[in-house]
Amino acid sequence: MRAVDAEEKVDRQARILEAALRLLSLQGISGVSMRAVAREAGVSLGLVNYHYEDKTSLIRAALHRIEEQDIALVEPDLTLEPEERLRAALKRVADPEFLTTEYLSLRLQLWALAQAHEDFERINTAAQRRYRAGLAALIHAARPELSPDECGERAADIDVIQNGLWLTALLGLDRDSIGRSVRRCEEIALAD
Amino acid sequence: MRAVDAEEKVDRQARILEAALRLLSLQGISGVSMRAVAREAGVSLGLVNYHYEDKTSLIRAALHRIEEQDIALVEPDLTLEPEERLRAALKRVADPEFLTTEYLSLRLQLWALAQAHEDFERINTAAQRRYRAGLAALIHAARPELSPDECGERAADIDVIQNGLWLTALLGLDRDSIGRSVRRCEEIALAD
DNA sequence: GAACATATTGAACGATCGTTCAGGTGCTCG
DNA sequence: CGAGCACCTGAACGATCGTTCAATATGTTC
Repeated sequence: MRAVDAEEKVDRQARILEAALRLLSLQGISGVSMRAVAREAGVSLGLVNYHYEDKTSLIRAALHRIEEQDIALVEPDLTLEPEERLRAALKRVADPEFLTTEYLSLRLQLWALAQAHEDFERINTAAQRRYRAGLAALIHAARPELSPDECGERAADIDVIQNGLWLTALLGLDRDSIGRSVRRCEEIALAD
Repeated sequence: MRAVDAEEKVDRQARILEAALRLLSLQGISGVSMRAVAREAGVSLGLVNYHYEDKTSLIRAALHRIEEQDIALVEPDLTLEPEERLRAALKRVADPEFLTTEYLSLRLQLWALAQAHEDFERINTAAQRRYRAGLAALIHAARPELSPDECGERAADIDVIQNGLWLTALLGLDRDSIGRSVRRCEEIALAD
């Protein structure tokens, strides 16, 4: 029992962050109050303010966590050949593991927050830039003959479709059109 | 002066709704309090609750207003031939008149609200369904030889790209990739 | 002009919000 | 042992929230 107890108790800061993410995903920003986060994490109200200076820095930490998940999507899988590596990354966005309501809803809330709060917008813009750069790098590795500009263009076009794909998946799942969109991304990326 | 005064005074209900939309677009749902709406509309707090039973019904009215703008995008322009009518509708989404930050941000807030509130989700789903049906009808008129199912598929694929296009435009304007995306939508819609 | 419905105001209510703070627990180190 | 430190608690504060309501203004009807 000691092990379980310890496991449940350690790293309350992480549990607070996860509680904030859970609430943000399920109820939107209106559902994220310091008290609600404390309740969801099973800690006292004071502890939330102890680990996070104020509410803004708690939200900021949550947004950085979402950013990490985003960037992981274009992390190169070095066990594969460049072309397969790119295909794998493009398929990953439609992977059920990533296409969960919780993750998509989090992204949406992040975007909505970025509109209202300049500080959050910077975080979002930086994340998007890193994502596109990762995608362009994958394309360049698979099609070395393409100019960096051309790779950037293709990455931007794919980004548009993927954003739409995520949004569509969230608003009303349509498996078939998601599959077709993934295939369209592959065509754009790998065209000769 | 009487005319101006009258113009400014009449239909305070409409001015309240517009104030709510403006705040929702600029500051997100956290910025929409009954008091803030009253201040923005230049009326008293009590009047907001007089015209809208409670906050939820005010937000609901705002969402219905956004829905109207959406549907207008696929309203057939009967002065044009079917194919041009479809092209015009597809170009309309990238029209600067619609691609304003205010309108796009409103859509985003609508989507975010739909995630958190079942009531708002229904409004959003209905709007999306109407939009896709309108798009499919435009495609069918331009390509009568296509089956209704095929038209629906194409409309769904275009919807994915347009959602991504709107989102991308909002997060960081990239005129070139928007232009390419519009062209891609035309190709999908009009392929033989 | 009296009666009436409609429109409009701002004060007031209890609830909840973010933040602060004095205090309490458990641990380490000299 | 006790001083020091990091972690944690819940009460309390003032601000703001959504909602209600009595009072007033405005316009229409008989």
